[in-house]
Amino acid sequence: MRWSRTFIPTLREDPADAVAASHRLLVRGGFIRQLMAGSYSLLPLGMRVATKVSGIIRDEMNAIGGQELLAPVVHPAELWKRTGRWDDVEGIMVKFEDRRGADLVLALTHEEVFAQLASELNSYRELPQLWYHLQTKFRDEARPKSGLLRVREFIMKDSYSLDVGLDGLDVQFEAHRGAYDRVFARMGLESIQVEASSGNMGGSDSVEFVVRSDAGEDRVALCDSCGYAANLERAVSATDEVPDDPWEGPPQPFPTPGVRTIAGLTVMGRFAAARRQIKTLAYYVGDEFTLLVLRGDHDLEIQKLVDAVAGVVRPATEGEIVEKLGARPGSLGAVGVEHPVIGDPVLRGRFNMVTGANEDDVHLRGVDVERDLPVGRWLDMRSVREGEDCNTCRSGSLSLSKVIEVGHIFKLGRKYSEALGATVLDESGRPTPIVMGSYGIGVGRSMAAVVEVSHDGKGIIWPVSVAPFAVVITLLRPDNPAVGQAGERLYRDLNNAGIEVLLDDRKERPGVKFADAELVGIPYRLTIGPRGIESREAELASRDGSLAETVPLDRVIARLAEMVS
RNA sequence: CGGGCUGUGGCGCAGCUUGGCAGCGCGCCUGCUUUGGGAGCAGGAGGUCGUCGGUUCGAAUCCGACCAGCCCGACCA
Repeated sequence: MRWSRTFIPTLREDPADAVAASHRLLVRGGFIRQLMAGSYSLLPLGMRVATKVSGIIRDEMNAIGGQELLAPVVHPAELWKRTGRWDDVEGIMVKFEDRRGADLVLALTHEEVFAQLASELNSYRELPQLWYHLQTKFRDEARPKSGLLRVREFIMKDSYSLDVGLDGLDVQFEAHRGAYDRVFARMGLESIQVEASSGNMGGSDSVEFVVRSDAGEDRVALCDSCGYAANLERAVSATDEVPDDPWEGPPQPFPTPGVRTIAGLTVMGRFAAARRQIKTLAYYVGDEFTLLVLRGDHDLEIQKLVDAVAGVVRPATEGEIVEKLGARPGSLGAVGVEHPVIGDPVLRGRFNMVTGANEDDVHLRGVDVERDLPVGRWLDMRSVREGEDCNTCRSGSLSLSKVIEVGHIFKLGRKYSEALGATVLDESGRPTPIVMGSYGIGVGRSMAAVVEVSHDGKGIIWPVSVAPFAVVITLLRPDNPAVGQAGERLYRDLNNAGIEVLLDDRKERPGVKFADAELVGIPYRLTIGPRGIESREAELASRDGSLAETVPLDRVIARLAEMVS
């Protein structure tokens, strides 16, 4: 394509509202434009990159037996009511009516539709199947941010595996694991697989594919020794032993005027160190007022709780706490309460601990966890901290990283097929619900992740695999006949050789062209100007700085062909 | 959803405190000169000042409501 005829609205200055590097550079480089919060148009360059990403995904999906189709983005509410998600995902689902008053929704994802399609299968002999599409999703996120990293409308590749049994699911799950590894590697991303929460998708195993970046919103724990990797929503660490001092007799109240925090209590003395305190949090789990007890220096990882209990989880308000316990937050404890208590297992066996007395300005010491707290359920629900020992290998320590989630694979099981009647007859002639898996890759988010990990002060540095063009020909004096003719000939020959090329034929000064080429991030730049044309040479430079050489014009095509392949 | 901030030409911003002709830089158009790292000179086009209402002789400016966007947090199939 010719730059002069292509819509590439680059900006000299950074857009005011962009913070993340990918957001800033994709807007400034003329790849995307915002329409409203969390929704972007892909301009020609952005579309070319998205097409490259989609192409890699299709390639690898087809390689594991995927069949591409396309399911609608507007669904009847009925479908979502049948699986229960009409109510479960209240809030981020856009609902509306058609002219007859029928309830419709915009698809957040497509488990329902694919399960519905799968109900046409009749026999185990037709399985396994692997279906996928690249389709728009709309999620009315409360807070879209960071350009393409967190949007409301986006294109996702989602695939759905259909099997007779769990063994088949395992095979397809592992096939996806490999395909995803290859997809991200081909895009130039170093992806890491981490154990993840399945959220309200339902199902058992789930693995996230993440890329390290400070622009990311998820946090993961990584072991420096054995390779253990997990999202903080699920991560576990080895517990450090805390020796308790002996204590005889029942818990003893003591005055703590004005103390409202764990840290505030520690000044009372060694016996009240944070590790010797019991942190008591008041939550509603479903309709039940519930106390959560953790070690004083630990934090609640709420997703672990959400994953382990039924119903909605929310913190109790101060008013509810005072009504139920008779004290305000800061003096709460679970000793002798009649409410349900969930305890973090690190507290098991601990004694002579300090906790609130459910009376303002009073705490208890000498608390023996298993003797004094009516813990009805032990549940790991604490958040892993930087530097804690790995629970898997016991020799490494965990570090925490911020990451961008670019892919997620789930073993769904039979939830959707049962709800929607997607059954086949098994070998013995009995109907059995199809076992499903679902697997997603965000196209735009992957693009943004590439930019996050591959840019410099001048702009984006695309890998050839997803670059909008492999080469840009920068004509320094397009009006100079020798330069113009040489440029046109190279442009034609590169196109004929199947190398994607952008010809910068604009009547701009050299500085503008160089700066734009670097901003847009095309991997190779071929510079043709009056200086080199006399000796029939062009300059070839790579955007990443690894190459800068002079090439005779008649060698250019061959040289680029070997670079780009 | 809670807290903070911002809406003025395509982009970045000033003007608002103290009401009185709507400005600056970049970009854009025309001409001349220039041309290997974001050119110079001259001329020019382009704005319901987010929306609605109020106060006032007069509102970008003061008051109110609403809308939109950004940031922090909560949330995130």
